[in-house]
Amino acid sequence: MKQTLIEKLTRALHSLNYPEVKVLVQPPKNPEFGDLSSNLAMLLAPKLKMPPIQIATSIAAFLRENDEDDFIKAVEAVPPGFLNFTVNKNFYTRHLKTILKQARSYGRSAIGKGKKALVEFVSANPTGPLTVGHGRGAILGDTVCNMLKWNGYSIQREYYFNNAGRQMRMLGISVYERYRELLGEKINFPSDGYQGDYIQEIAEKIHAEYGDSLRESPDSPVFRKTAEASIFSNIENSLARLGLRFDSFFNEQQLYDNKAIFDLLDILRDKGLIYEKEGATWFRATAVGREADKVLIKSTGEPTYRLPDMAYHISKFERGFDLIIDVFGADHVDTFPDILAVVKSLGYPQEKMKVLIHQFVTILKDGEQVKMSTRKANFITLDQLTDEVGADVVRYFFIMRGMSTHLNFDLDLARDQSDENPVFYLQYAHARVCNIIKRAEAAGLQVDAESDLSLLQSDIELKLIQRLLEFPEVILMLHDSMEPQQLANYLQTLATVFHKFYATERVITDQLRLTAARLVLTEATRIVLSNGLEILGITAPARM
RNA sequence: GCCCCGGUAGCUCAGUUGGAUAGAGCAACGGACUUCUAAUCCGUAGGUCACAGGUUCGAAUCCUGUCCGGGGUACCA
Repeated sequence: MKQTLIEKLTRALHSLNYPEVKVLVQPPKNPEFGDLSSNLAMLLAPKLKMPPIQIATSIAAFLRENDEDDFIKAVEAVPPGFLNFTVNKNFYTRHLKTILKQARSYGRSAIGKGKKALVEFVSANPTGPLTVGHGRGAILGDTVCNMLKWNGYSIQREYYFNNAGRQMRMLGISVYERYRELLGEKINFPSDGYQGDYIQEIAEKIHAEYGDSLRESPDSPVFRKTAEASIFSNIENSLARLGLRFDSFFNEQQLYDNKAIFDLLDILRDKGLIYEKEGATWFRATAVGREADKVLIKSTGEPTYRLPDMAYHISKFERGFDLIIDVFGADHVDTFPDILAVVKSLGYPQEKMKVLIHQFVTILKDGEQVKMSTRKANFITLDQLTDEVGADVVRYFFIMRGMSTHLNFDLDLARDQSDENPVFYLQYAHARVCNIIKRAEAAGLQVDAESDLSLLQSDIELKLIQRLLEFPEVILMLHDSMEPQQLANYLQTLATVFHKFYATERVITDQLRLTAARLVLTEATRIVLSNGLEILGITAPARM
């Protein structure tokens, strides 16, 4: 609908010999101003050196005379220079049919057709259960994948992790100490060891299997390996409960094995971006616009996380993706500019890479903020959250806020007020819709796309249709913004309009033709709600 | 110190990329079930869009500065 008008306006500009500008069309907030509105006369004014109202008037006149398909019912030029359009009602009803025809694919765009996207998210090392912080990244990443899929992309979901290095050594030691404790020995638990109960459980498992045979073997790989396997399966399970499944797990180790990190060092050295200082190997980040140089290899000979991280991102480019997306939390904001700098200086098309950063989740429990740390284990796990409020609510809460705002998650509120929860509002709208259709079918009425839709004339009906027709535009918008919460907001307003429609008009009446038309409208609503919920990864119940 | 994110109704947050009279939900108050599901709907009340300048036809939105909150600034990840 919007697109139709944009095309018309563009043609008008051309015919009137006006310069090209970005034509923007929006539904005005105030219904008095019609269905759609454009500000382009005001954008043209400085270029043409003419008063905007005069330009608007001539565009309006042109459109009145050149509207072959009778799309525009009325067009007005209003000071200071807005163009307000009223769209012919039969245009709405005509398009309602296409929703039924396209059904489950209604809303899809082809903008990413034939393109491959790699989305990296979660990427938590297997040192403990996923926290709510990981959860936000997980749901955000997964939803972004769905959004891209609806825009035609083929998607690869990737989880990057490191099961070597200091963190994992500490994990092994922590398990070993708990194991010795089980053997009745006095232990000196490391101050920076992992203190969660899950360490205890892993130690018990090892004790059950190995008895006391590992008493004097602090370096036995059993501790670390058992912990890693146990924690990783726990992580995968937490993710699966929320409907997440990854296509690939990329282990940092392979960048050592295939020498990728050393190759990268050579290339950077050739470019003069590497130097040695105080026994360490440094990246000359200041030469590519960064504030400070960074250590890539410590004086101990061990690489920092930065080096494999860089090599990893180069592998993403080498694997031939058209779009590369990283999702991570605000605590990692400082890592990606270095990566971008490297990617850029090696000549890779950095514009293919997008970084989505989400701010922290703060959990309020019993009115108090829970400060979270994996090591100290005073966190709320993602599993606990899922237990308390369910997968749908978890998913919805994590994407209903913009990723750049700090998310306040009041546990007690989420639990106590679950009846007032916005996700139920959405799902309830869907269930209502389904129930109406079920009722109709029970009465022998089928949804028929060829019904006389011109009978849909009331304000609320037209408003509902208008909303439904916006859905494809929303999908496209998501492609540009990558903000899932825009979809959540759209679905909320759609649900509101439907609930209002439900409260004002009856669908099933003894007027057969009107009933048929309203059934089409109802079915179209079901389609859009169901498609939208699918993108959000939330179930669309037929009854509640 | 420097960098990133935020500051909008009592609370949690939207605000379609600069548009016309700033919007929801919760909390408060008052209405609507003999109806296709009241997990809903209708109404009342609630605002110096942190503050001060600037840009222009027009600013919550853009630029500068200040204040407040969070994060980062490691030879941790």
